Amino acid sequence: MSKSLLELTPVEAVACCSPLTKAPLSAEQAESIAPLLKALADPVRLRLLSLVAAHEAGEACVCDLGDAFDLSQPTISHHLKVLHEVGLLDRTKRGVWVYYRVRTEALGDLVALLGGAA
Amino acid sequence: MSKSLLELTPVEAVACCSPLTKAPLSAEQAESIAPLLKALADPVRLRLLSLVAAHEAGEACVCDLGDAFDLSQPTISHHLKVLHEVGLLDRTKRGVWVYYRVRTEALGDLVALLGGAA
DNA sequence: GGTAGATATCGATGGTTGTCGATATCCGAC
DNA sequence: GTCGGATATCGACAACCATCGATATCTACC
Repeated sequence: MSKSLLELTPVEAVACCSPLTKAPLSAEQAESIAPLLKALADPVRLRLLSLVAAHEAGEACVCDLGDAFDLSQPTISHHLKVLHEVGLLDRTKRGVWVYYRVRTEALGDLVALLGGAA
Repeated sequence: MSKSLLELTPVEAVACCSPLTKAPLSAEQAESIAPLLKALADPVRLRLLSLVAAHEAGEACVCDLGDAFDLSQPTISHHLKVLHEVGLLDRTKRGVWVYYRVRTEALGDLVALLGGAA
C-alpha cells in the first residue's frame, strides 16, 4: 500500500482488513478502525445517520435533522461534524443550506470487517 | 414484544430493528444499541474480540490474551468484562482458567442493523 | 452594504472512561 | 488446610467527550 494506515481516514482504513473473526487485528489496524466505531457509538449520532440514510434521495438538510432532537443547534452541528470527519457522511452546501449524505460504501466496509461478508 | 427495549442487553436490542438505512431509529432504539458499539469502539477491545474469534476452536483463555498487549492484567480483565456485559463474549470457567468465546449471532445482528443483509 | 437566517466554531463544564496498583477471590496441588 | 497462580474487583486519577451559550461566518435578499 502507498500510504501508512495512520494517514488514512477511518473509513479508508476499515477497508484494509480481512474480517476480524478470520485473523487477529494488528494494533495499528485496531487504532485506525476504532475511531469509526467511536463515531457510531453515540445514540444521537446513530439516529442522525439513520435519519439521513432513510431520508428521501438519501440526503437530508440540517434544517430537517434538528427537529428530531431535544438538543441545541451547536450540539447537532458537532455530531454531524464527527460523522463527517470519520468519513461516514458527505457534506454539500447549497445556498444557505447544508445537506448530508451517507457514504454507503463506508458502512459496507465496516460490515465486511465485522464478518458480514463471510 | 414482551420486554421493554430498556430491559434487554445491547445484543438483544440490536436484533429488534430494521437496518438503520431503511427506517430512522427511535431514540429508545438508539439508546439501546449505542452501548454495543461503544464496547466495540476501543482498539484494545477490538483486538481482544478479534483474537478470541480467530483463536482455535473459537475460544481463548485469558492467559493467552494478555501477552499480546502492553497493559496490566486488571486492564485486560476490565476490557473483557465490558465485552461480556454487552453480550459480545461468552465466559466459561474451567478450573483456574477462564475462556471467552465470541457470540457470533451478536455480531450478525449488528451487521444486519448496519445494513449488511440488505 | 445591511439585515436576517442557517450553520459552524469557540470556551467552559460536568460526566464518562481507560488505566493503574493494591487487594480480593477462586481453585488445584502438595 | 495452606500455598501459589489465575482472574476479578476496588479506588483513584488523568484524559476524553457531550453539551451548552455566546459568537463567528456565510449567503440570499432587499
